[in-house]
Amino acid sequence: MNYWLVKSEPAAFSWTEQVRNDVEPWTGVRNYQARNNLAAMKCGDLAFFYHSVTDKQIVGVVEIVREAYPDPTAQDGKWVCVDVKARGAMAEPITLAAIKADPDLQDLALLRQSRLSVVPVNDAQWRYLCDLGKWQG
DNA sequence: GCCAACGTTGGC
DNA sequence: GCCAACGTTGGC
Repeated sequence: MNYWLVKSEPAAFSWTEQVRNDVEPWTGVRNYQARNNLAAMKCGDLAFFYHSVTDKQIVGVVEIVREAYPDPTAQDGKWVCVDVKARGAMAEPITLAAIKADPDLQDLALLRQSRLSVVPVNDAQWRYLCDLGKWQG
């Protein structure tokens, strides 16, 4: 099982909407590296849900419930999306500031490739962040 | 509003 | 194939 982190601007699509809709197609990715990450996702993989721009914190966890298929919002068929299901909110959201200040998190892809909207998270990082956010899996 | 860090486009 | 110009993302 693999772990990921996906980003969304709350103004475009927020965690509140994810919870309300429960299962949601993760569309709109138009970057090849991010697309490759989407394509590598398997059913049962988990991903942190990060609010970019205005909120700048990890607010919840989603589960991949449908693997990569053509993104219906792309006309040319070159892009893919996955379906994700809400698995619960962080009891304590993890702010970007806290991540940046933590020596153990300096290798997070979120920091190293700040513009990439779908990034992998390794096992150790996943456990560490779940602990920080007091997420009850 | 600005800027850094990319990614993409197009001229050569 | 190189590189300058341009566009976008996302933090500050």
